[in-house]
Amino acid sequence: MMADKAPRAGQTRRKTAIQKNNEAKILDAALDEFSITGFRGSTIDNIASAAGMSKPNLLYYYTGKEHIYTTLLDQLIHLWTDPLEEISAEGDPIEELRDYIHLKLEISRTHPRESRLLANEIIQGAHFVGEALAGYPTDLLKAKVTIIQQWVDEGRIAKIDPIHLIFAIWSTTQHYANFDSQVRTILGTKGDGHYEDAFKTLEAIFLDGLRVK
Amino acid sequence: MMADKAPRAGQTRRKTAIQKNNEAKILDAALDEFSITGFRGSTIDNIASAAGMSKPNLLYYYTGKEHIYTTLLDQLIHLWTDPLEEISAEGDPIEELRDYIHLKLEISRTHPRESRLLANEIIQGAHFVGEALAGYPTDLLKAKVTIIQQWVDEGRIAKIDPIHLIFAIWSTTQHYANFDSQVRTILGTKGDGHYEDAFKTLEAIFLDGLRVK
Amino acid sequence: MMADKAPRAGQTRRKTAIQKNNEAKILDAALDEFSITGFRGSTIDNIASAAGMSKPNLLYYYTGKEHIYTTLLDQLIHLWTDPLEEISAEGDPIEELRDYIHLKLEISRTHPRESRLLANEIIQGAHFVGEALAGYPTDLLKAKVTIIQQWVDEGRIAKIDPIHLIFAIWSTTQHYANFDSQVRTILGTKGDGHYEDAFKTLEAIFLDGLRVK
Amino acid sequence: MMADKAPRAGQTRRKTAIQKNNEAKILDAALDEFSITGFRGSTIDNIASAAGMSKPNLLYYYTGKEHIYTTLLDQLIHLWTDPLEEISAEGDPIEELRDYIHLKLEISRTHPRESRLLANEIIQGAHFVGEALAGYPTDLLKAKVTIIQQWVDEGRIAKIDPIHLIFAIWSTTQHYANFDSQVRTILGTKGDGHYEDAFKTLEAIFLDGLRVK
DNA sequence: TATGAATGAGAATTCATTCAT
DNA sequence: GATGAATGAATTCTCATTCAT
Repeated sequence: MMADKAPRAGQTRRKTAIQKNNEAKILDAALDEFSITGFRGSTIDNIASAAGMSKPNLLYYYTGKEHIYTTLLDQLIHLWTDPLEEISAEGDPIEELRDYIHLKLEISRTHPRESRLLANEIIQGAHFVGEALAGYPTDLLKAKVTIIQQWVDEGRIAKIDPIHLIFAIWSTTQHYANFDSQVRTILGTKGDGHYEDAFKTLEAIFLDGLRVK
Repeated sequence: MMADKAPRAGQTRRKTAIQKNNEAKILDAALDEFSITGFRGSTIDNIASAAGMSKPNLLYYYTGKEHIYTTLLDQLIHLWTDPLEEISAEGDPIEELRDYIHLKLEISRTHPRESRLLANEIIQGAHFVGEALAGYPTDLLKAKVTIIQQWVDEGRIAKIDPIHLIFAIWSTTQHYANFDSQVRTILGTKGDGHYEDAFKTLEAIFLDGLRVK
Repeated sequence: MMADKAPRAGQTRRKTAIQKNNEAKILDAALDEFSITGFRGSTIDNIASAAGMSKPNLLYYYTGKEHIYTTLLDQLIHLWTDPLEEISAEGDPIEELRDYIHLKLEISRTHPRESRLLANEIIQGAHFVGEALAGYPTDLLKAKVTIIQQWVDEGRIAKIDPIHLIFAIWSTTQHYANFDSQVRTILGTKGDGHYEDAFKTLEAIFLDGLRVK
Repeated sequence: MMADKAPRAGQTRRKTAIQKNNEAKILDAALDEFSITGFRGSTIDNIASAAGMSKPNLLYYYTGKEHIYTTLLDQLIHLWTDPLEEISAEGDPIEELRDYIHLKLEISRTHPRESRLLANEIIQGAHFVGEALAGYPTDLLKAKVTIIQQWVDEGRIAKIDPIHLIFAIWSTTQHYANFDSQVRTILGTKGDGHYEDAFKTLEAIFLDGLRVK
């Protein structure tokens, strides 16, 4: 009668190959589902069958719907923070910001589902992601805002509010992932070739603006 | 001699005061609900009680959840098209675009719920809004793209791709409505005073860019 | 503050022309509905709109769904008893029975909805029609059974069980009304021309049987 | 690796004993219910509790009310076609038809619920049974009509219209199942002893008619 | 590990009926 | 007489989760 606790994802016990594989399949299927239909609109049934396993088996790995969801959100944060970390006070401000825009756009191109998942979560009030964003990400953001503000103060970039600049970069780059369906409808495109045009335009706008000198 | 069918909102029959009032209350409550939890995550129960009436009474005015939702979406489109219509080929390009940014940002400030509703809908694949966006809005967008392209060709604004410029304006301005909860958390603000800072920064970026000349 | 009781159909107060007309329209619409979908499957809504009036107005004339239904059933019984009454002990047995078959078949042809209504009611256990059939109709049936038994005893018709003969006549003649949809599908017919063939065959069978003498 | 979809009755996957048992219990309870109250008048609630299981568990086996109903109808058709198949061109016409009457009456005695279910369905317009009756049963009926017509043409049975003869056999034999409640009220009987009297009378009528030679 | 079986708590919608005018 | 408005009580079906094996 040994207590035979389930290996619940996230626990420290060493995982077998099957466990790792199944957890990955579940997260992948869940990302598909959650990123499109949101938390409330998604069903464990769909996720389980998309992951190719039974519902009880899925619940053997994750305690419930919320567990899967928050696991995804946790794994997501670094997609948000990684590009931000790249902004260096030592570099050339314009180069740094251009690179940041490019990195963010690349994330949108390569990880659209994650971006949509987060967008869904935040639009709906950020009930689950709240604490995950509270610690390090917030500190990181503050640090980078300070750097940008420094650049502004030193006259190395135009006089803008750093946080609103960051909002602008976030929104413009994530737009291509979040509103993918609309973008594709308007552009009539299928692949991701439009990301190059997008970057050229964003680069032009952010660096030099619309006004002709 | 008329049959006693429910007055089903949207029908041509003249509406009584009670009808108008109740339909308005329902739509308002539904906007609250849908804009936060999305279509699937919202319940008629919540909407009805928020509107201060019983569920069956709500269904006396609208045939079902979808009816309320699509009614809201239909009434929404003009918030999206109205500012676009203002862009005039005759005006000064820079003025026109600055005004457009300002108008869009004002819409976000005054109608955040509507913006979020649409964002939710589009992120989730635009299943209901599809046809509503198909006709006039698409034609309107094409017309404005043509105008902007003309400005580019005439060298009156920088060489950018008009459609990606419009995407950038949409995303940056709607960001303040769609991701309101995140914006407020980061800014630590309650009212809508931050919209002014937002506009200044967006104006600076879009018109002159970050690079110092 | 005079008690202004509704004129509830069936009450003795003299009826106005409007009352009579509306009650007739209601019963006609209800017969359409009940005879096809049965009591439980029918809705007051459908009946009201088929009768061209509002639901509350319909309920002004009849206290409820059951009231309409039982009113119809009550008015129906005579379609069942009238032909039976025609069977006369004085007549020629064969003539009497042929006439009865013919009369019953005519009722099916001219009143198919009523026949179906009753069939529905009896198949479903005759919960409402029970008492209506208890008194006079039962006595009448017994009387006619006695007459037929007399004919059998006198050797004027073949040795059959009168009640089963009557069942046979009922079932064969009502079949054309009750299972109208199936009959028409099989015969591929639209009008009521097939009733003549039906009568010829029934006459042949009931009077002389299949065996060739 | 298989998804955990419900075993939905009718699918090809091999069934467990529990499945078979539960599906049988459901169908039996549903037959009780549907045969008396018809499709619209029956509730899943009643069927589930009569089958001794919860509503969701019932819906684990059948996708919905209609699924149960059509499953019953499908399983029913053979009760209708089997006796018809027995009619053989090679046999003695009178014997064949007497046997057919007897078989049909036996079906009514042993399967009254099935007969009533079909009657209910056809009276109400045969919305679900339509296609089930379209193929083989129709062809079978035509074949038998041809055989009977041949007998008529050869002078081996009386000159009757075969299809109306079949209608007469159907209606008289099914009457005892369909209108069971009325039959029992009139006869004041409980068991099924009256089926013997019924057969004697039907045999007498169909074979030799009422007229005394 | 994995799945078949089961269920309580919802959620959308329908419907007979009542109320107020 | 007639109708607009309102609702409680079903009724069908969904879904996260649990149980047993």
